[in-house]
Amino acid sequence: MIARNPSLTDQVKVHLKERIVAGDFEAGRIPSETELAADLGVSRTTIRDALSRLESEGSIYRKQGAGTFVNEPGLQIKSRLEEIWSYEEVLRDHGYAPSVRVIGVNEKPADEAIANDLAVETGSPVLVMEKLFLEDDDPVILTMNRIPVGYLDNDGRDDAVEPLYAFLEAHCHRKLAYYLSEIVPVALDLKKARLLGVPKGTPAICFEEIGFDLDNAPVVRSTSFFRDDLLRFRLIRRRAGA
Amino acid sequence: MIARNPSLTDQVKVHLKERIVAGDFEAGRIPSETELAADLGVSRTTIRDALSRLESEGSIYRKQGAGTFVNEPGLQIKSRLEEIWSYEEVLRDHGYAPSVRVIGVNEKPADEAIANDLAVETGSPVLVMEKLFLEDDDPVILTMNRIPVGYLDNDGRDDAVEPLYAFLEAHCHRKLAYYLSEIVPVALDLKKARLLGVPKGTPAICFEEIGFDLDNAPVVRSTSFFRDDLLRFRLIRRRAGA
DNA sequence: AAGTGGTCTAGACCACTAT
DNA sequence: TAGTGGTCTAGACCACTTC
Repeated sequence: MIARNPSLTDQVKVHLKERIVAGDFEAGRIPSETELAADLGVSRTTIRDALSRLESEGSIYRKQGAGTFVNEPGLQIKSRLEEIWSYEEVLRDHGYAPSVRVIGVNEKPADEAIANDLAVETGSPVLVMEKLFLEDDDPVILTMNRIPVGYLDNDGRDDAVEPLYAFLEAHCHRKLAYYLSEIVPVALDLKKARLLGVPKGTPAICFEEIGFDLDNAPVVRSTSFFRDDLLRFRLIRRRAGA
Repeated sequence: MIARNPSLTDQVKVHLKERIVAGDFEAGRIPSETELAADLGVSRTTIRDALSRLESEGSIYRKQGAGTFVNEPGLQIKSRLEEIWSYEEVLRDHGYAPSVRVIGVNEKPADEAIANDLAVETGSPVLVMEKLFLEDDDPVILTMNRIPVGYLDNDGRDDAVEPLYAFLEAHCHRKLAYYLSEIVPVALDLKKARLLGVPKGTPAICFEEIGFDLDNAPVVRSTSFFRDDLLRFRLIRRRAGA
């Protein structure tokens, strides 16, 4: 427990998470912060930072004056909505062997709404990549990513199979920082229903989102559809602070 | 800037949020942490805690070595999915004048799924409260809350109009700590569509959730439906840590 | 009364960005 | 190179739960 990077806090967090999952703590009671600090040879602050992250993930909960405890219901959440990054990972977390099929890669002029979201001129060319994520042979997720052609510094559209964040780093030299997402209920139209292998009109969740880079500039406009019977999203909702 | 409770961190957070919203910071640049600490007469740690919360809310973003900046797109999010607590507040945040109509209050035996979620015996009595939230005269949210009758220490079912967390504190002496929520796409059936004032079969988001108290015990099982055309949920998705 | 988590301080050093 | 945010320490005091 000496090397930095990953940070001490990260190491402590991973270490504690492993012990929690392994059931090391009797009756779900986690040792006091002072005790953990002494045991692991780090400051109480470092322990607290690690515990705070585990708490916000739902792995533990704390009661002032009483102690820190394992949160069984929270432990069962696999794909936390706020933390989804790569759909391959989501499917892998669900125990599936994921694969990706590229449906199409096209260049199109941006309509007004898309241009506005991406902060480019209406009508300027946008690369549209449609992909389907499958578990074994069942389609689960259908996504459409739109990237302004002007952001591409080389023509790597053959690399559409790559995860989006990797594609953006490789061909736009921009790192995705976060998505601003809207959750929309839809009835799948014929084309999308066929691609996802369900009857036309099946209810589905749709994410309409904008991806921003580290400089807070929009880089990608995504639309995604999900097979509710195969993949369901969960999250923890807490009381808002101040 | 002396009194405790609300905590110094909370006060700093609120203070900074006000200045951000008011546009006090030129070109979206927020003063350095050291500077803020000196100006407000608190330690840098306190400033950092406040900034961290504003960052997770999406109000600001930080770049190591560069500075801290206002996050315009994040500022526009009104109802952040992870922070929803009372639906009245959600509607008020959207600029509506909310009202509540109690559709029905009944006692029913718990079916197996509900009993399991609430950790009670199958068939034990559950109080079911159905409510409709309206903005002006338009229905927006339909909810159904199920509470084990055994948790009620007095018969206050006439108070169903109260927000759920207030009802639980008043009649069960339990404080809601968090919800574990599942997001489900549905097509509204005739009854629900009528209550929400939309055509039968309209796609809608449904929350299936369990509310837990401070001791991490389940206290309420809720199901909610939303008018997508009137209320749309947003959230920020970030890269998961470790 | 003892022990726990919650808040806050003051200060050190590092990693990174700007110029 | 100067200035920024990122990490970590050691220690103090408070609020709360438990016995």
